[in-house]
Amino acid sequence: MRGNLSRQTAEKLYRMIVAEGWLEPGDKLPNEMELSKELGVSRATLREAIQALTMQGVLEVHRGRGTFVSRQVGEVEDFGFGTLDGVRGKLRDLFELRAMFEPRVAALACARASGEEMMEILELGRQTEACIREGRDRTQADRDFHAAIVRATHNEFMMRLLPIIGQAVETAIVSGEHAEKLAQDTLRDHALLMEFFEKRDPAGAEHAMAIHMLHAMEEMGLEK
Amino acid sequence: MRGNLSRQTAEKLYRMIVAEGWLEPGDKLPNEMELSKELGVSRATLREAIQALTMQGVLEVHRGRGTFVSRQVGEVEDFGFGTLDGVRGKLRDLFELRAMFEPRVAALACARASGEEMMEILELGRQTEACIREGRDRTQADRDFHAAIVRATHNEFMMRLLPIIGQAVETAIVSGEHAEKLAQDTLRDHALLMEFFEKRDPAGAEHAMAIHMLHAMEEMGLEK
DNA sequence: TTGCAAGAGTTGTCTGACAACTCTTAACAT
DNA sequence: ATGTTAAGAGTTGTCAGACAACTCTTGCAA
Repeated sequence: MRGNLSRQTAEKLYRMIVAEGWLEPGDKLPNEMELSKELGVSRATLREAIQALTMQGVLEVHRGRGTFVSRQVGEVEDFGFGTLDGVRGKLRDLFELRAMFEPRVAALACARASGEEMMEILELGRQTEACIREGRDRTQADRDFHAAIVRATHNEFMMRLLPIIGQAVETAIVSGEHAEKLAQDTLRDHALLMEFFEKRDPAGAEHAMAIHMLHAMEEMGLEK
Repeated sequence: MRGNLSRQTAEKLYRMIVAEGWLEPGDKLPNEMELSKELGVSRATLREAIQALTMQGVLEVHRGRGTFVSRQVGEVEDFGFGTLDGVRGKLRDLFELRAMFEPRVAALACARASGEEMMEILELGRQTEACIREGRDRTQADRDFHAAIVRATHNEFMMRLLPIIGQAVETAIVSGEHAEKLAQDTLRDHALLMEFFEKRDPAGAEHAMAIHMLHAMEEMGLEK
């Protein structure tokens, strides 16, 4: 099994709640003593798992009263249709946001980048491609690539916002195994993107980035 | 003080790291024994705080090695909570963000809003118009209007962006002499927007909102 | 030089205890 | 009869100490 015991416990609890209909939204969980015995972990470990689920909005803890399944859980299920996750619902939201910003950001960057910045963008793009070809981990290179593009917009808020979205997407992706399929599309998309950047064609860059986003969403089974 | 001790500890740690320059991104924290003594809490409480910050992307924990400040801390800053200050000078950046955001949001909302949500949007739009006509302060009404639209996208992360966007709106409206002409444009733009919302025409709503954004930026002397 | 083992440093988990909070219920005063 | 208070049960919050598991370095031996 992967990860901490508290991590595993959180996932187990999550499955019990949302996948199987063990508890309905609004229901109260057994108290921590009983639940920890039932799950075969210590109370401390269970508490860490509960905290994680609380931060994900799955559970609500009220001191002196108990721990409850959040009413929001049901709503998340409606969207993503699915058994596997609230993660999928969140993933769709994230990509939707990303698909909104990245193409326009690419266009702006293409129009505003200084000579130096453009060179950096192209260089980082090449590095990312190299990583994919050689089968190395492209996470860092890809992040740097997108960060360089965002930086070239000279827009402070974009620079703050997009890394956050990117990071969230990343953690979501790591929890699945879509990375393999994505790599091939990414290679093609990047080539397209680089072409328009080299030509300094904002409209082209915008469309190329939009295609990149659509490919990513398609591969992950997310619908527009 | 508010909240759990672990909550407080998390916030205290957060402030020490991002606000004051106690540690740089990538630095290693003292081990849990020392740190818990230094902060005056038990190790269990400290661990809950650390876990919370880990899930926010502020810290990274590596078993057997230690706990480190994430390299992305600087970027994560103002997202979840935390007030956005020094906004005034960055009006262009904010509106640029908004100009990307709002039109697509309008389109999504138009396509996804439930009957109830659509009624709320239209009602709030009418209220805003009324405010303008009667010369009353329309800040709150306008904010509610846009908030209702964002809510109708059913996208959690868009809603999280709302407070940031809201500040831009507020600053823009408060900033004085533009208010007069802006009000007239807003009246026309809203009418256009409402027309397409009533028809449930996403493309129309998107363009109408885009026009609204362009007018606002133009009136405020912001260049694209 | 290379490989391996021991050790120090660190986070992960367990156990048991008590404090603090919430809600119910029963006793009490009016 | 009614409103108020106090006690008690149920629950989460915090603490302390111990040991397990993992990571990296250092020194020794082949």
